[in-house]
Amino acid sequence: MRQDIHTSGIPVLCVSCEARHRGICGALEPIQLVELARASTKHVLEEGAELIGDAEPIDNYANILSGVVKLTKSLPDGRQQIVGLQFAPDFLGRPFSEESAIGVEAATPVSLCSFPRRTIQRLIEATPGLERRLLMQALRELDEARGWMMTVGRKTAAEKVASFLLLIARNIDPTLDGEGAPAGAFDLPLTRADIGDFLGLTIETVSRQFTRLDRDGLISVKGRRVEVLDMGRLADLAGA
Amino acid sequence: MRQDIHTSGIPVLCVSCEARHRGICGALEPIQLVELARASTKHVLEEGAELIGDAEPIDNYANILSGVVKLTKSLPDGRQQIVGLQFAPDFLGRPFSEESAIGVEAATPVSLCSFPRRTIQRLIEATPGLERRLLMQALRELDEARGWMMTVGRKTAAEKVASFLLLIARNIDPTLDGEGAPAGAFDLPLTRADIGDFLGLTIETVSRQFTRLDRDGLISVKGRRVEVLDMGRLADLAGA
DNA sequence: TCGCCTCTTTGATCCAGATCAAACTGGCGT
DNA sequence: ACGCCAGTTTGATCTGGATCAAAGAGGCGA
Repeated sequence: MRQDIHTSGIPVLCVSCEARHRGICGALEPIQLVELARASTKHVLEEGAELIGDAEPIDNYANILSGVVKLTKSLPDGRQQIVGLQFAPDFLGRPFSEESAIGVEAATPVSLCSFPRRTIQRLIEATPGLERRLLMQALRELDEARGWMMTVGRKTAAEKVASFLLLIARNIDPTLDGEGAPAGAFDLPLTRADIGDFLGLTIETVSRQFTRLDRDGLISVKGRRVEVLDMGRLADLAGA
Repeated sequence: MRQDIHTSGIPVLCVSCEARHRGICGALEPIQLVELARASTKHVLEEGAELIGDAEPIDNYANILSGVVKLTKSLPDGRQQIVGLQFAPDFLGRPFSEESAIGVEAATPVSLCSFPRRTIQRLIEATPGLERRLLMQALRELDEARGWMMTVGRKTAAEKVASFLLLIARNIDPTLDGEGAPAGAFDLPLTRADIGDFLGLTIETVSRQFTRLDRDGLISVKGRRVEVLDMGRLADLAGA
């Protein structure tokens, strides 16, 4: 319980945490960071672990430290749609309201920094900047959700898969975006089934599209391993 | 310019305005309401009018007083997806950030209460409750967007159209939701083309599904006019 | 090392919804 | 009243992706 010793007032737990920069903790003063850190615990979840069941009440919120979390919706007959993916340092959990019938599940091993709802609620009341951060994240997620609505509703299977690869590539290595298109390799954080559930496609169609992208030289695929060989053409295929 | 005379301190402009209850203005004190009302103007837009072009900067925000506004995304080749519908008394415009390449267009005649960005920005700084309202609306829109992702990605054409009818029916007459299922009639605020763009279907498929729902006795359709005859079966068809 | 189990790929066939093509309807301007 | 035009309906046909089926490909516990 001594994680609040100083590195110029910042808890050890937090010194190298991304949430302090791009995440919601960036809105907190060192003293508040200490308060939050004191109430926080680090968890590691294995792939497939369910964080929040459909419509369950939640008493813990968390920041993602690493890994990928999928947000899902299901129909009674088992059809499923992934309605969002969250990466570090996203904030998990929905302030001021019951969960909205969304399932939250670790897509890969995930490590979390979690804290009781009460603590965050209190900090929010005391820190306008924190609410601002939450609003910004909500707006960003809204943009993303709408972007995916377009992808799911109007793009072809090939365009969908290209768009998905772009999403992952950019989240794994944000520098990939530049003009030089240096190409990069990474492991897909999702199974073919998950990718299908994200894009509104079947496993088989996803697999076939990967094969085609590989054959056409845009990427190289081997199971989960993907190397982007031609970022430009891939982005092109994905559509604007 | 005398709209700020009192009805117990509330501007005339606002006395019967829904935004004062369910909208963002509910977070304002009478004195702030006066400030905002003084800077506000009422507009009426005809069907099809574009409020904000794709990625244009915006200097005005607004509350919807009546009518339906559609949010769209387009691909360079003309494919379009409606990524959201807004009804009174929703707040229009994106605080703290450039518009996100979304088109905003009046789907029906729309009346707006609009005010300069500057005024709202100032009120937000002064009123924590206002930012809270914005966050709540963003979270609600996020839920809706995710709900539609599921619909667009995983439901059949019949389920999609039923879901859409339910959305409209509930927004036109919120009491419809009850158990008694009293059935109600309304005019669709969208053309078949718009409905298709919302659901990820073609005009023809939308039309055929309407015909089928009519033939099966769930609704009665005549052009834009729809009467829901069996709310229960319709909700059932729409899926959970 | 083997056998099992999950994930993935590939092939053959099918079908929901797209596309192509007309005809129908209702409003609105002249 | 008429003609035009945007929106809608209906029919015939086509096809992208689903479904059905089966064979790889790792990984991992015994």
